[in-house]
Amino acid sequence: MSSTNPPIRILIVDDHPLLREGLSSLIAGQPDMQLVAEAENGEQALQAFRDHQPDITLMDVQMPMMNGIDAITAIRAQYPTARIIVLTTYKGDMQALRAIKAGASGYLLKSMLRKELVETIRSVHAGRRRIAADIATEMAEHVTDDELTARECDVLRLVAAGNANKEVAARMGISEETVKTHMKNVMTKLGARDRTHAVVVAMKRGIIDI
Amino acid sequence: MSSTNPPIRILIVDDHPLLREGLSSLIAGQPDMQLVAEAENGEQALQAFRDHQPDITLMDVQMPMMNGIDAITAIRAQYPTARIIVLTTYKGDMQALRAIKAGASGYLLKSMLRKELVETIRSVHAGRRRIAADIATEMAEHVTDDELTARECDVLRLVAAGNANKEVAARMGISEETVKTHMKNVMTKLGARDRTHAVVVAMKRGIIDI
DNA sequence: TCCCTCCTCCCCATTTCGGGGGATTCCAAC
DNA sequence: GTTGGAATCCCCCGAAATGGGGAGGAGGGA
Repeated sequence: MSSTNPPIRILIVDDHPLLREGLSSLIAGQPDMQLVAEAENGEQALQAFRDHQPDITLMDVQMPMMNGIDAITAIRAQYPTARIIVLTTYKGDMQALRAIKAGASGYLLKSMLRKELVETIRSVHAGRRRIAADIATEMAEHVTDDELTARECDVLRLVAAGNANKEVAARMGISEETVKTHMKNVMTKLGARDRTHAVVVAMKRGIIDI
Repeated sequence: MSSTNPPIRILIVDDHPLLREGLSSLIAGQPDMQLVAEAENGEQALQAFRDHQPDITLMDVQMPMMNGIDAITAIRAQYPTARIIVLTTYKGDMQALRAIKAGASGYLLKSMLRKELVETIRSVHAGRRRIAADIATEMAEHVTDDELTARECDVLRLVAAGNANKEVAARMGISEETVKTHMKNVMTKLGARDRTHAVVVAMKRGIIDI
C-alpha cells in the first residue's frame, strides 16, 4: 500500500449508472486504486477485461444480456487468475454459491459500508477471499443440504408458474408419477412443508428466478 | 433554470452508501441543484426533512427501521406539499401504487440513466409527476383488477409460509371454510391458476413481501 | 335508509397432493 | 465392475385443494 506500488487497477461491471458513479467516486478517493474501465453487462465486461486486464473486477450478478455468473465463468476460462468480487443486493445463498463456484474471490452486499468495500478490494488483491458475513452464515446453514438437480429445478419452475403435476408432466414429456417423485425430493431437500412453500423457499434462496 | 434562481434543495434517503455516493456526485455536477442532507432510513428521513425542508426528496422504498412508504406518509402528513421521488429497484406495480397513494410525485428505477433522473428532479420540482414507463405500463394493466383485501393478504402470507388451509384457519381464529373463500377470491383477483401461482404472482407484483 | 364491500360460514363433488412403499435404467465415478 | 446418484415409472390411500353454489351480519358511504 505504499505510494511506490502501482495502483490496483479496477473494472466495474454493473447495469446501474448510479451505482457505477458511486463506486467510481469511492475509488477516486483511494490513492492506491485506479478505475480503468466500466461495463454495464456481461458481454461488455468480457471485452473490457480483455482490453484492460484489471487487477480486480467488481461485478453485479443480475444484468441484462449476460449475467454476472456467466461473465465470471467466461472471464476465468480465459484468465484463470482473474480476481473478481461480486457486489449485489441480497438474493439468497445459492446465487453466492454459484458465483464462488464460478470463480469469484469475494461476495459483498451493496448495502455495505465504503470502508469495508475498499478493505475487501485490498484484501482480495492480496490473494485472500472475502464473503459477506450474513451470506456466509446462510451458506453454512445449507452446506449439508443436497442441492436440487437440474430436473428438479425444471419441475419446480413449472410448478411455480401455476402448473399442476399433470401439466408439468405433459410439458416435460414424462409421467405424472415422475413429477411427483421430483416434487417429493424437492420438498425434502428444501425442508418445505408443501409445494407452495417449496417455491417460496427456492425463490428466497436464489435457487430459481421467477 | 437560469442562474438567478435558487438551487433545488435535495434530500437523499437510501440505505445503500454507494448509491448515496452516486446520487451525491450526480447532483454535485448540476449547477441548479444542491444536496442538503442524507438519511439512511425512514426515521432519519423524517428528522432530516424537518431540519432542512428540502424541495425534493429522493427516497428508496426498502430500508431498515422505517420503510419508504411509511416515511412518505409521515412526511406528507406534516408537509402536504412535500415533493418526493421514489427511487428503487424493481419490486412490482403494487409497491409503486402504494408509494403514489402515499403521496409520491415520482417513481423511478435505479437502473435509469443519469440524464433522466436530473430531468425528473426538475420536472417534479416544477410541479409535474413522473412514473417510469415500464412501471406505469404494469400499473395500467392492473387498474381494473380488484385489490386484495387486508384479510386476503393475511391468508396469502400464511399460505406462502407453508401453512395448509386448516393451519391458516387455526392461526387466524377463523374457520377453514373462510380461509378457502379468501383463497378462492385471491386466486380469482390475481388470475392465478392455483395457490402456488397466487403466491408467486403476489410476490412479483409486490403485493406481499416474503 | 339503502346499497355495497368485506368477512364470515356452510354444502357439495371432483381433482390434486403428499407420504408410504418399491423398481428399472443409465451413466459416471471409484 | 461395482457402487451410487439421477431419472424414470408404478402402486396405494388418505388428506388437501379446487370450483361451484348459497347466505348472513357488520360497517361505511351515498
